[in-house]
Amino acid sequence: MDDKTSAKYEARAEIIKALAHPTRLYIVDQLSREEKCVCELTEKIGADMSTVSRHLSVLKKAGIVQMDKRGLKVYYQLRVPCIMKFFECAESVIRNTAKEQLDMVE
Amino acid sequence: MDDKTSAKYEARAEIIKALAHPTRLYIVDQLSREEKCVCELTEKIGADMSTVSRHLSVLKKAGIVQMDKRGLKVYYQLRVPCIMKFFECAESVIRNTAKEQLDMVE
DNA sequence: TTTTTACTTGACTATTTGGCCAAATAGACA
DNA sequence: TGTCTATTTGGCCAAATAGTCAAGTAAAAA
Repeated sequence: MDDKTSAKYEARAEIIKALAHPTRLYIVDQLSREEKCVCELTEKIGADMSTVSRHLSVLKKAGIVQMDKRGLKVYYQLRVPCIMKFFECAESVIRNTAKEQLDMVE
Repeated sequence: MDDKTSAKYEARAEIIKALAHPTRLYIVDQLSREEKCVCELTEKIGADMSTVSRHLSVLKKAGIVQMDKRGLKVYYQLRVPCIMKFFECAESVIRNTAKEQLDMVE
């Protein structure tokens, strides 16, 4: 693989890596409904706020979310709506695998 | 987050994690064209065959590819065509970010 | 039957990631 | 001004991941 080609896949992997964590997937799902502040996400997730903040910075660095500070609170918004297609596809992999396993048993 | 909800995001994350590596993205891209044996992939990628085999087993475990042994060779095939949408979306994140950075400079 | 080919797996090391606590920062408000 | 509130960041440890070499397996060829 030449340098240009591998750079292409590295760039893609950076974005996918940013999504590759259950908490971050949950955050993206929440933000796909409407923007949320760190405090709201922290409460829903039930982890340390520092942990949630770290996850948000991973998503931000990848260009998936953007932030907007208003007063004391920082609101995060989804920047790329097509991200939701990832979920649908992941679901179809899960269903596919489950169906195959069922077929093997029956 | 309750157990059922977090199980849902964990299952999704497993699949996305399996894709979150440049070599594995390249493999998926190659397999989206046609099935390939480990030897062909190894040659294209230019890594140790054991490394390529490990990547393939990650993809297989996640249900993204399936294998078919014929003679001495093992052929891997993409099991879920919608995976390609991941790429398109990742590309759009990249373009989006690049455009924004340009706007800031101009 | 032995050897070769194509691949997988075990054992090991190096690196990255995730989580928590505590300290730092930045804006709002008394 | 000081202090409260929301958030980020540094330091640290544990766990997961990626890569390599060497050993193991299974089917084909000699």
